Amino acid sequence: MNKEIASTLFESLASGVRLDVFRLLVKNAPTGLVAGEIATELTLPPTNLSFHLKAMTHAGLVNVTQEGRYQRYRANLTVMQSLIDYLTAECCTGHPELCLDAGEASACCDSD
Amino acid sequence: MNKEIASTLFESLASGVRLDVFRLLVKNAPTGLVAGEIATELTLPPTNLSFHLKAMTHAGLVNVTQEGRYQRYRANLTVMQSLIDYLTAECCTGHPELCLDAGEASACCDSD
DNA sequence: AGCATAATTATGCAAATTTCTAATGACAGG
DNA sequence: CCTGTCATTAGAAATTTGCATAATTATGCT
Repeated sequence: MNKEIASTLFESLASGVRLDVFRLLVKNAPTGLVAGEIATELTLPPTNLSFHLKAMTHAGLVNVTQEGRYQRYRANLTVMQSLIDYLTAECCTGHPELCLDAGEASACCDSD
Repeated sequence: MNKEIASTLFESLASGVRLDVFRLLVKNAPTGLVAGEIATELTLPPTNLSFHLKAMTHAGLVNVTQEGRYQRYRANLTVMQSLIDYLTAECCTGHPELCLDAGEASACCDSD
């Protein structure tokens, strides 16, 4: 995890639509959902959803696998965990005493 | 922390400039920096920096206090910690076994 | 009061993002 | 092989964001 990747992930999560998609996929982990199910659940035009799913896939926030003519999307929880670790490290850099209960932040040393 | 606030915070962190500002303020916590120092350090036009600082302040990512004619900005580490907790909770909602070592995620129950 | 400095606000414009409509590609089933 | 469904892609329109110039507010100092 570095600044550029983190920035890309933040961009992915900055949109209300994409945050909704991600949360929905987390809720449906580890099975995931096919694109049509996501569109139905969030009442989004398929073309619009595709646009956002593409961005999220590119960012690594979700994974996609083909199932016949369906595309199944799953939240990438590993990447999310890396982002959390990065944030924790950034938040504590040189100031572990300032963070509330982030005592387990083992990655507090390698910033940037 | 809820979805709207989280989304606003992600927007704040999605810009490379704003992420730089935040990281610089974390590095200089808890003293903080006055606007001019930030502008010098990141070689940003003051008017441009003001634009971003305003957004970050509005999002609650940084705090500002007046010192004479200077404005001192500080990273709001409490908010950042809340965001980390929110992410951890979202990431684990109903699926604690899926997250790597987020065992301390005490806020795993109150989503949205 | 008058002037210099720090910072923000206002305005206009370029660039990026998001959304919509239409069209295309991919697959399953009769 | 033809048709219907799922999903993406292409391109244009609308919206939002970011930045530069200029003007304004606020403060300190003499």
